[in-house]
Amino acid sequence: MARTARFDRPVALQRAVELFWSRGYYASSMKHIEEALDMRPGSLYATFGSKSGLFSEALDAYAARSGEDFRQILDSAPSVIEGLQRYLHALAGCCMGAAQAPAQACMLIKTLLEVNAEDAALLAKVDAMLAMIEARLCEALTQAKAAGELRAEVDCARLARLLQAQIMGLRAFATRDVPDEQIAALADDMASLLDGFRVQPG
Amino acid sequence: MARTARFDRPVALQRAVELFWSRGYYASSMKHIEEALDMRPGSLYATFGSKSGLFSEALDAYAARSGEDFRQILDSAPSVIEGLQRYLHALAGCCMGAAQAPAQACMLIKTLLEVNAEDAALLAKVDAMLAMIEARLCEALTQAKAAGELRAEVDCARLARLLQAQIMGLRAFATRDVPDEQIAALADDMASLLDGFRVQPG
DNA sequence: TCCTTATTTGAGTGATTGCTCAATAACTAG
DNA sequence: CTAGTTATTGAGCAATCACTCAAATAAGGA
Repeated sequence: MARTARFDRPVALQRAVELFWSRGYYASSMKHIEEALDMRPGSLYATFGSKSGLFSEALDAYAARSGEDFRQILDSAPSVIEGLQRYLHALAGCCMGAAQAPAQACMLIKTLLEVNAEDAALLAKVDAMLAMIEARLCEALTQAKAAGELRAEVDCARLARLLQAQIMGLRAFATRDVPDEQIAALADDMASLLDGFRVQPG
Repeated sequence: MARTARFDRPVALQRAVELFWSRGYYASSMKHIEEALDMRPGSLYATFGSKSGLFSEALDAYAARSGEDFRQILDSAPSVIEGLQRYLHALAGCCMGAAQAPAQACMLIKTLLEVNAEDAALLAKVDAMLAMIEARLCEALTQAKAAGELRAEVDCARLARLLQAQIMGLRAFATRDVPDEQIAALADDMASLLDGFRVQPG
């Protein structure tokens, strides 16, 4: 009936994620975006509406990907707590050496710290996503507790927030110019912190 | 002999800190800066050279202030470890409710996550400052160990990095739209983590 | 009071910002 | 092959970006 689109939406969004994740929101100009997605302004605006619209969709794509990774690591671990510990190590692995990821820090955190109140919609979106992650962590911990991995007096919601702060801290720290071993050791230490809440001490 | 400057340099820098800390580097335009410092472009460029030059000096001012706060809390505490714990609580206090500070997250971390490689000089400066803070934490912990507060097998340099990551995580988490009690509880949990390295268990 | 010298001013620089839209190109149904 | 429909293009929009500089201004010494 009509001309077919030249670009593939998921691919374009993946490229947008890479660009925004590495350069941040404000420092990514439409010229950068045109080049990264290989699309001209007309197509870009017809497809995504605006720069912030594209960024919003990129956030969705990022969150979907990250959520899958998280679930996969957790599902393939022998226990929930060990799964969470492996996740910390996996994050450290991504932050190290031959940086395959566009940036060390989580794209959500970068956005949370960068974007200011003028772009309230983006901030609200990031906030909701982080709340979702916190909820998922809490759910995993509750499951661990039900399985007898965690001590009875542990406050799962509170521990979930401590855990999320660990993740934020790990990835922010990894942004520094620091040897790989130190990042690995840091992830190790954070994973060990979880042991303190386990039923079996040591 | 000649006309005297109308503005006070430290005051101007303090205002620059507030602006950059709240809006970040890229989203602070020269127009914002003119208004915040009540200076016109000519004076600004004659005094600070460039936007990045001003930002660099603002970083210095911020670091000096933060360093003083840290030292003061540590010096007035009955022990080093308790001083560090009080510092965590103090940070949480700054991040809560009637936000007196321009932002929750540390200005150094915001800069580290925001600025990209094109402004390498700024990144290098932030990195050096964070390394300095890490060294100061390590020094404090070493002192604590010498005073018999920490167990003999504790690796102070490593614990310093864990502690710095805690601070980063706490302040990044506090940037979320979250109840004050949760931030206070998070700081509490992080302070308690330090107890695990003490000589006296519990 | 006048001159010297440093500071402040603000209009204006070219480049870049996010974004628009008429013209063009590519696809399919008939 | 043609007509109809949708996607792509890229020149160009007003606004803003970081920044410059000649002219106006203000202070102290003579």
